[in-house]
Amino acid sequence: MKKTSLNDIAQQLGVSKTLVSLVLNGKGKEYRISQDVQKRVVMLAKELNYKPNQIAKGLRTGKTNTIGLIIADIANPFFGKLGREIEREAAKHGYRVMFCSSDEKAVNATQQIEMLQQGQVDGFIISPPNGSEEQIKQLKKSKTPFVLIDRYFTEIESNWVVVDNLKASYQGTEHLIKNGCKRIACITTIPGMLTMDNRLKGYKKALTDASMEIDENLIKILPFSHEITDVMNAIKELTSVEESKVDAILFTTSKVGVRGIQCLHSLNLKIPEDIAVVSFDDIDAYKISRPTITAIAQPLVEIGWHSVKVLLEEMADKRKKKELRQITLETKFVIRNSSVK
Amino acid sequence: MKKTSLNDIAQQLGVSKTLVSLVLNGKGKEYRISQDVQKRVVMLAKELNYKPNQIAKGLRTGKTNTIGLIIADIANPFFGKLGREIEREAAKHGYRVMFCSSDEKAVNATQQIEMLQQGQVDGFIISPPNGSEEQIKQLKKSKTPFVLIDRYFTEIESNWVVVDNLKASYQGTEHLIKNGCKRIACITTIPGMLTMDNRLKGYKKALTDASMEIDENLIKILPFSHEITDVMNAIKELTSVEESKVDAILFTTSKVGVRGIQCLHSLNLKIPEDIAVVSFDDIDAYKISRPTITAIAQPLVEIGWHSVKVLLEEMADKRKKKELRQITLETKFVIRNSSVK
DNA sequence: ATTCTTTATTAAATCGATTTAGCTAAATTA
DNA sequence: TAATTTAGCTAAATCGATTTAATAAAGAAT
Repeated sequence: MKKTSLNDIAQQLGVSKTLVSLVLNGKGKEYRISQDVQKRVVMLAKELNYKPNQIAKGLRTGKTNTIGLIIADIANPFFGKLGREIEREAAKHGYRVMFCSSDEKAVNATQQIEMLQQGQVDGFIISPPNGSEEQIKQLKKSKTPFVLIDRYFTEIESNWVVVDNLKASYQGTEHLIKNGCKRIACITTIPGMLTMDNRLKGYKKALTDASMEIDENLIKILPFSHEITDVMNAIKELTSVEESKVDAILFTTSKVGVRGIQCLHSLNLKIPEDIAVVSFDDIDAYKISRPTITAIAQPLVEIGWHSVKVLLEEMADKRKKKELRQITLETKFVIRNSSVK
Repeated sequence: MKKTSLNDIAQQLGVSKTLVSLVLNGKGKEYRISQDVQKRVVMLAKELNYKPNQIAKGLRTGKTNTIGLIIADIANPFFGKLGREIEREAAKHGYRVMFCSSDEKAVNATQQIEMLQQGQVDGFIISPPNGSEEQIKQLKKSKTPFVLIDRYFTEIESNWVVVDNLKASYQGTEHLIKNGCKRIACITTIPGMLTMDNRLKGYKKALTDASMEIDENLIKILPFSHEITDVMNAIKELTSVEESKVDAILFTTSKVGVRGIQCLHSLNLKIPEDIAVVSFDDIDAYKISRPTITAIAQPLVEIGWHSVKVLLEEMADKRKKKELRQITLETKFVIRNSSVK
């Protein structure tokens, strides 16, 4: 069973494919195709189960109705849930999503963007890894519509949708301070990335505002692709000296958070009695964990919604110049048992 | 900056685009294009940063180097991790992945498959929802390469990659029995789906083999799109009558598992003292939960690897008839604290 | 009777690649 | 010298749609 093409319908009816195309695209009236012929075209199309070839259509019109989504890792629940929201929102407007996991490596993201840029997608939603600045600049130069999410580059003017990481982190740290924690550590990752830098800044600012000293020994910055042993070492360092033991940890991602909590458990450190815990990203695990984990929840639905909306606007009319769309959303602080002594 | 096309290169060098195409596709020698001309073509292509338009290529060759992935929900950690493995494996062979979440609704899956089938993908990896039999049959008839994962339809001969659900479930139940549980409940979902049916069968078989009675009151089957209140109601029913209280629950998905454990916590039922727990799918949450949760881990890497491999074979040479590839993988039973009284 | 409109339709160009079939000039062989 | 081979390259068809410009036939206006 070969697929039905426009030509098949045209030949069987003895009309031109122009006519068939016009009718099936709802331009019958506009082009004054007779009712009779229109009816016959529509009926035969249905009978032969005709579906226009999207590739051919894409080549001619330059539109693919597909969005390229470049994220760190679709298996990471943050990006998984976000991906789902983007997919849902895109589908509402007739768009499909092609996703690529960059593993936070610029070389991967660059290759993926270049690949998809060759006619495969109409625009991008990108969570750009460190070092991908050049590729983003190139996207801009080539006038490909795109939105950055989760982070952006200060030196590049572009659309973006992010959350107020500094404030979120500040809230979490402030909460720990108010609950009597004196030596609060911060375990973070991906050094140099704006998002993480801001989370660290928020942590520091909260300490400073509470007239507490910032002890660089309490800040552990792990590489993106860290193993659980790296987290374990960090925690051991933070808890080795009895008189200077930390009494709280702020984890800046759920990935370090989950691993950190596993380590705390295996070191027999009680949460929150020995060490209070606050973590970014409100994942399922934090809800069923005992104790439940206090979390900084990101508004995934809103991030998805806004990023698709901005991208659609950007793609809508390529000619006219648009103002930049830079959206900062608020996180939600969910207090649970891990942080209340 | 417009994109460079084959024609641009051809015109600038004063040669035909045939020549340019041949050279850039490595057929220079075969067609005896002179070394000098070849060199000039390659150099100009690099200089103009030429990248072939994939849409045009796809139209001509009928190949898109894209795989369509239809799953229930990319935000579900099982499918998220699986998706990642599929993406990774596909990328190794030069394929990209387009994903669609069906929400276990046949109408969605059908629409998504039909959409992508119009030239957008070369083949499918599908986790088919109940009721999508007709669409799968249609795929077969149209000779579109595909593999089913996680489940399949017994009445349709097709390639598939699944796990031995009956055995996995049997193991989990047997383990609970050996640990002294007398009244073991099973909370499951998606009635009528092969995967879930087999998990239920394994549970029943383990009970029967241990000469224990199968009490239908201990089996709760929730719809796919259940809320936490549904799980709560099920658990309340299972624990309401004091003298017939259950002492263990087998959850057949991590989605019900996570919610079930939340309910147990909020009902102040101790795990495992009051109720022992075993759940399918070894998610992060089960590792950091206190107590840690005994889980039936699915071999995600292997499922991903096999499904891509089978699909690639299927796509390789459409003409020759291939034997069916039906692969059943083993799960891994991870014993933790939630099931050991 | 001639020109202008309107109706109903189509031929052909186009998107950007791949691929088949063929062509010219030089070199080699008979 | 004529016939054949080889080297080096190209014209044109093709994939399946969309879209521009054109056209034939019929009716209306002058």
